[in-house]
Amino acid sequence: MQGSSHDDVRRHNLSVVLRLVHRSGAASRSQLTRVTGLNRSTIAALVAELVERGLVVESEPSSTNQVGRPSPIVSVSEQVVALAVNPEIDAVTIGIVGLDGQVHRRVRYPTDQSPSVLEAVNIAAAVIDGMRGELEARFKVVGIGVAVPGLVRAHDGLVRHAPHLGWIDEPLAEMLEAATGYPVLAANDASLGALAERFFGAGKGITDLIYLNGGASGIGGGMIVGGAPAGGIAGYAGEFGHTRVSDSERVDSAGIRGTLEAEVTRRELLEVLGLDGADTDELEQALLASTSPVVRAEVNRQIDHLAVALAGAINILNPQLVVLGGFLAALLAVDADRLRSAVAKHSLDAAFGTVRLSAAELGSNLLMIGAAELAFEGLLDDPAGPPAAGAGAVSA
Amino acid sequence: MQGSSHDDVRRHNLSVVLRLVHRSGAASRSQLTRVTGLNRSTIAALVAELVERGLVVESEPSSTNQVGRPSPIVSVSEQVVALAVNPEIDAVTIGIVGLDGQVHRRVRYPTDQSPSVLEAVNIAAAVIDGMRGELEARFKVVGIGVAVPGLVRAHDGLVRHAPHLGWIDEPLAEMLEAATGYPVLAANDASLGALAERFFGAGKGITDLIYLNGGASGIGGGMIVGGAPAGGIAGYAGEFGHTRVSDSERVDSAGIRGTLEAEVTRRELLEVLGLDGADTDELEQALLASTSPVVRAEVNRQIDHLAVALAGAINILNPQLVVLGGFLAALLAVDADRLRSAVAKHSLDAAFGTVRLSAAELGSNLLMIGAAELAFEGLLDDPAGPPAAGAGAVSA
DNA sequence: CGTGATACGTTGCAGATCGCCACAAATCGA
DNA sequence: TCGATTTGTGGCGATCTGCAACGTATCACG
Repeated sequence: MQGSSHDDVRRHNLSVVLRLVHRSGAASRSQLTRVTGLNRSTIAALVAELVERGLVVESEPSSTNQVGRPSPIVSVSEQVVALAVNPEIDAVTIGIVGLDGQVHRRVRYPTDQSPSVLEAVNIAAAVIDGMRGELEARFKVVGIGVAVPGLVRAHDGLVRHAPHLGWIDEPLAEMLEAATGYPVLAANDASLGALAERFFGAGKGITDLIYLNGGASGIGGGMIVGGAPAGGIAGYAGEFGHTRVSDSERVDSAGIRGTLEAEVTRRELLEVLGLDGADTDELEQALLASTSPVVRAEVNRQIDHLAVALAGAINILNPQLVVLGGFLAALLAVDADRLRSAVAKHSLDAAFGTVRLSAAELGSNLLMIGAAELAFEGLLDDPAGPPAAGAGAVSA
Repeated sequence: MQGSSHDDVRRHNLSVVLRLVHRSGAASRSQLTRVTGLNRSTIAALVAELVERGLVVESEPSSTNQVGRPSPIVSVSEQVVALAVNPEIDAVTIGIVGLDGQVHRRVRYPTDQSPSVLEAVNIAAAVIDGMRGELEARFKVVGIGVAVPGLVRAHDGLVRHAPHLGWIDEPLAEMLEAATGYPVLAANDASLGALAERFFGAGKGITDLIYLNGGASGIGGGMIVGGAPAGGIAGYAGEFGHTRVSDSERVDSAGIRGTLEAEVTRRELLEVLGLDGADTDELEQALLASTSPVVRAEVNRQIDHLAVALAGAINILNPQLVVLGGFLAALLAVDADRLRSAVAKHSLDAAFGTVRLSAAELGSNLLMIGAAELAFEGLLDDPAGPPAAGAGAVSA
């Protein structure tokens, strides 16, 4: 319940303009006036301040075949970047992501075994140190966003529980902040995936969506509710994988019986295909190519269970879009009709009638973009706030 | 993506102040300055404008044993009211609800059979016409809020499907608006229940909560996500009753198998108790008094199924609070421990650890308050907007 | 009962931001 | 080349909030 004053207006308007060019890409000043409803002169002043701060760039109007004086194009500065970090079972991935959503660089550092928190932090810090020259010369770094495959407490980046990494109550954000000097934010990987798909992938402009990702280690998810990422009271929201879908005795990674994650697994798909290891694309190709009735039966079984979980979430959340990533997208690709009709069977007509199912679009850059988005959030909220300093700026 | 200007600042600040006295009750001007962070002089001006518009009243400072000049108490005007309408299977209830959340009057108009839309509208309009003298003399009416037991399309108040009333695609809001001359908004009853409990009941000040209500005709629900009521893309969100909780063949009112609403019913509780009809309080008393093992077994069965649905919702939404209303509150009262431990078994530790289960507090006024809240929303968003006119003001 | 301390209301003024308006500039089409 | 159209630019006015100084009501203490 905060009152607002003039500086808040300015802050808000700067934020709106920067968000627009961040999310919708380059736009002319006249487009900005139309979308924001602000006055031409106001937009001019706002853009000038953003240019001043090095956040956006104005460039020559492109030749649109329109009458009237051409309007300069406003686009995001290529210098402003965030660092993205994603620890996994077998690697730590670090990326440099521009404010325009472009992934400038991505380094995957493989590990022999699942890294401890300290190892993950050290790897990330070392890779970032290696990039430091480039970062300081070419970029302004806003901060670091970390996508963690587990439950992360929102406000301080404490990893409550990352089962597949074996992390429990680890102060990841704090450690990485101390090791690099950059401000660090962390969140659940699937929640960030939802964010990324929402702004840069299948869910552009959509205010209510559910994202479910199927990975080697289980099923996670995230949601956008009413235009805002829904994290719940502590940032643990989106755990669709532990939704009950059957009365069976199968147990998931959290020890809960009959859940989506217990019934719908990547491992079992690989087994019936006789594959040992395969990335998501290969898995999808193999599933599409297979004519084996055994494979088909397993796919059907998993689709039917997935449908129950999706229908439940659709009934509760009434989303506009359900985005499926990882091997769940493969299931959709193999038999979208079966999935759709199974979802229809378990959901209310009205809610089902307003929803679309679709596959994720961002592929391997998904988590880099999502994690960077997390780091950009502060800047987007208050472009005139603490300057997006050069490397090594923020104190511990 | 709207820009804001100075009138927006004023609007916002008026809105903040009015919301504060609406939700937290009377407050001194000095309290308002502290909570809003605004300047003393600004609060003085804002309150003066709200007084001018007849929305709030300033009264003599109460004798708080504090040094310093006493600060006038700002409270909501008793004249500002909304009308609440709630059509049910066997009655239409109409109420006058003050901006302070107080229910000034409630009229329950019983019907022989489930009313058609036209009947419900006529009854409501007739009752309101009956009150007209009083309304015009004593009150300023903001509008009408309708709590509908079914799916309601948010933006125009079209009742998509109210199964128990047998309504399909009925333009309820439009009809009632034409019949009464007041602006009408409609929404799902359980969603409004969530809203009411959040502001005036068990969920005061909580930003993430789930509300489930068990009624004679089924189970509905609503949620507050990140501080805002979550309606989904079309206002159909919150249908927890159709969550799958078992593989059984039982079918719910929407024809879906094995759902919460199919397994957990008020009717079956009454049956094992040997009761014919009973209101919620009587049902709870009878359950608490009963020592029959048959009753106990049925209660346990329902609790266990309820727990599955709650756990699923908790995993997905990570709420701070789950509020149970109607006969679900009775189940909680009979064996809270069993429900809690069953929920724990099906949910993630981290999400379960942050959630509380509690019974609804508002009882029979719940839907009146919720529906009124819906009608107040426009005024709270923009206190300086179109005047909360006396009766008969707003054109059709 | 009077005095000082404290907290708050009140008033006038300054600062900041946005909208409006008039004019200039750039483009298209004839 | 000229008019129509669209947009940038710069000055002006309106509005709202914050600030500071002063007035006022209460409490505590002697």
